[in-house]
Amino acid sequence: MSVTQLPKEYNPQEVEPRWMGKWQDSMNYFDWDSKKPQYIIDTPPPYPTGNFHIGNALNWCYIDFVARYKRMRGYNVMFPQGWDCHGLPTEVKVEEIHNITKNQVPRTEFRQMCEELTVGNIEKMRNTMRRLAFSIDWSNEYITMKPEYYGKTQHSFVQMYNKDLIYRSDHPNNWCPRCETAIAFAEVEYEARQTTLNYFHFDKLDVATTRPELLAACVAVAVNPDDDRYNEYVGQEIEVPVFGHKVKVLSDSDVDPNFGTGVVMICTFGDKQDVRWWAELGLPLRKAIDKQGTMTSIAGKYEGMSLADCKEAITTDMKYAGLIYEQETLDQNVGLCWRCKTPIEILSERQWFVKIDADDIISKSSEINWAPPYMEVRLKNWTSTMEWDWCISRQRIFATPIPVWYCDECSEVMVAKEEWLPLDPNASQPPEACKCGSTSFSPEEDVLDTWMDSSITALNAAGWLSRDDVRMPTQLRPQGHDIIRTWAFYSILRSSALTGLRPWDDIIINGMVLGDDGHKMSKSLGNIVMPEEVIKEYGSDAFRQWAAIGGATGSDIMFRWKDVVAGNRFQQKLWSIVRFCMPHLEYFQPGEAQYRTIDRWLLSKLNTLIKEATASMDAYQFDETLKNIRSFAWDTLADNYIELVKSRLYGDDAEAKRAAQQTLYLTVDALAKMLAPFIPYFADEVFSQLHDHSVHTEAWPGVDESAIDAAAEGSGEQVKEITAAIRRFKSDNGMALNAPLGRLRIYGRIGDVADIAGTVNAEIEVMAGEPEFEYRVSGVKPNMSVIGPKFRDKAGAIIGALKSADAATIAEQAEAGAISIEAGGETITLEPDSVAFEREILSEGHAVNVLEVGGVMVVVEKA
RNA sequence: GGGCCUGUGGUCUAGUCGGUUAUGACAUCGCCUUUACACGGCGGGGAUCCGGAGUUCGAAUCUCCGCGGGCCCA
Repeated sequence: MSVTQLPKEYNPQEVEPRWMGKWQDSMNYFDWDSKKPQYIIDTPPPYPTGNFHIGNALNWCYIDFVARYKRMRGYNVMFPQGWDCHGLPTEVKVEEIHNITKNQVPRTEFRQMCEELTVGNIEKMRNTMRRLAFSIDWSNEYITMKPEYYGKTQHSFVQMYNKDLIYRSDHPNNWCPRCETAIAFAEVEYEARQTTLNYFHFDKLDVATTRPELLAACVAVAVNPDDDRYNEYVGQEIEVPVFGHKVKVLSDSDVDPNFGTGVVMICTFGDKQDVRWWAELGLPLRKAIDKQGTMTSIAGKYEGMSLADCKEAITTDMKYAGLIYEQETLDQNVGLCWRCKTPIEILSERQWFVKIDADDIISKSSEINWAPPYMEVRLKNWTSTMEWDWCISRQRIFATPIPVWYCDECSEVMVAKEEWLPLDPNASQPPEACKCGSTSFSPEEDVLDTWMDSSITALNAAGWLSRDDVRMPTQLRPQGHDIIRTWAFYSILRSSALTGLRPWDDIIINGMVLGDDGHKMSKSLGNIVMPEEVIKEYGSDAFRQWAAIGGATGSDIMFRWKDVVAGNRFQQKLWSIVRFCMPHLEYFQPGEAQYRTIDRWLLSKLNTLIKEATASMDAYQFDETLKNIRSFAWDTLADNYIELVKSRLYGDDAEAKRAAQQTLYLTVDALAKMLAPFIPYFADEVFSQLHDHSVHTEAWPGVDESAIDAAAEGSGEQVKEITAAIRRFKSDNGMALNAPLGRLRIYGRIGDVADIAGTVNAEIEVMAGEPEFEYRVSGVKPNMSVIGPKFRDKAGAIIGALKSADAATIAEQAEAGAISIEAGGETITLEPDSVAFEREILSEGHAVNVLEVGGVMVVVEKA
């Protein structure tokens, strides 16, 4: 290997762009014809906002750690990138940019504007992803707004329709009156607000309601069956105040007799409970509000008012008429549209729905390996509390068209045949006539919920509809815990419905990124940090170290600049190590070597590290893995091993030198490989000092079991400890660490002292027998893990007895084989291993210092 | 109101299928420019492990009750 003097400082701003320019996209391509085991990742398709934020970055770092690791482990990896394009935010943005509303331009033209904005945003985000060194397979990119993708969404619609899993029906549904569209439960946000509870006279009864504006939609009142106050009224008809229509008094155990007056008015629809009663009790439907949120004709004089205006007007009128007799403030959680924060209403309109089979979803989920495992509970809870089917129609434009027409003559529904897809029913007519013979059709103008696109990403990556050999299930779904109830839920549902299979073998969940102050990042708190800022300051490898080490997989983690700084320092430290090693490795060729104690010690620890790192990577424990690698490199290698072999590297013994060289070579080589998934730029920069090819084409290091040797580690540890004790001694005595010492005598079993001598700059004599000073036992330390289980409830008394006994006496008894003490009124016999002893060393007063290290006595004579 | 997670030196964190001396980082203090690194090395101080009760010979760890934080939901 060639050796030129390496720069003293590692400069990521120079190194990272250089390697980014060298790497080829083809290094990351999935090979459909490979014999290697497949590893397909169902990457999240982000919404193309143009900003790849730090939460995305955490998610993608995890994916990249896995993708790079699995490639090194011999898998044929697909790390595709998708873009979830459709959605309201883009529509809103386009309206803003062009200063129009979507209904002012033709559908196709509006869609065109949305596509143009999206293309630009995607390109911005791709750049950030490349700079962060994500090893994405760009040959498998997908863009949901393109016909080749939304065509698949339409196929999935038609297939599920043909399997009776999709239907169209009138059903109460969440509705945003501002956006004028249906929304699913997953799109409802809740916010604590205050409202007024109005008590009013309702014929012979008194009712309390927060929504007097829905009085026109009242279809019944209900009481609790066990509420004696109202038993006599159940079954009677009473008259609705103001509007005059008659409704029945019903009883249902869901009525809380302690809330309000204990009488509830049921409207169509004030809340989800109304929907339940309406369905269970077969009540009529009265629509008091329309799609724009204005009052309908049944509201009489209030017709045409907005909900808010109506509420105010009717409250005033009812007070004036003496109907409302009391008001109180009530805390309430209001359902809001996730997009515009308008309170949602429940309207019954004709919509498209996907059937939910909760048992099937839970059963498929149980086949999946969840990391961390407790996250599966969230899916189960959500799934088992679903009450309505999934509403998939939306009243928007920029989304996948529903491939359906309606016959103008007989109103028959014409669902597209698969061979006609992709299509937009607004732009084309069906190629066949209706059953009734008519060829005149009206298009379905509603479009599909965007989750219909993104819930088939696993199928898409696996080649569904585009290849004969569909590679389902895929191996991994990485995603945040905030979208378990949506993306994970819908994906499992759809994969099962369309293929009967689970979508993935494993799912790995990442937490949310919090700001430096521990709060969720938000504009109003001003704690947002963009990945680009961090890269500019410290480079992307340091950023990736934060992602790996910031917290356990699945837990929310704070973004902390100091973690990035620590990552940067680690790179600098390791760079210094490499800078030290390289001149010593000039002309070195790996081969046979006569290892010394400390070499075997390091190689044993290195192979243990490889073993542990492999296990923790397999368990997606990135923090654990990187922490172990860092502490090995910094503490074990740099602060101990390198200090111990310097004298050999600079010395004349060629064989001894060669052993150190080989040890360093193997260690640096393995470290570069293990760091490759985490800090790909740095790893290649280091690896290129030793080899002429990229570390990213290398295999993950294997464990050399023969090198893992407890005895070697024990004696190496002894050498390390003795050296550390001598250095501590020098430090305590104000001596420079390489200051010469006089003579060192070591008493005890120890082999190899040359490295110690070289490191501490002293001559060492290994002495036989006991040193010429005495030591005595000064204390007894009970060994709880022996005494506890054996003596159970007597353990406390035994400990007390041991502590008050004379230590020297106990030691004598231990020496003789059995310890006998009085405890709790009886004589107890203890094995010698039940105690440990503290010892005090007595010197004869010579000018010697005594260090005791792991059973070995080191006697230092001051120079 | 429910579910899941969580509370450990000043700050962040490991340890959580019980075993008495609680891990590491940052910060802090002292010493050291010793042929890779002062973005470094060596050493020190600093935590009754949120509070209370219980189980146990023994609890940061298990149970219950509080209090606080986060996420998801009704």
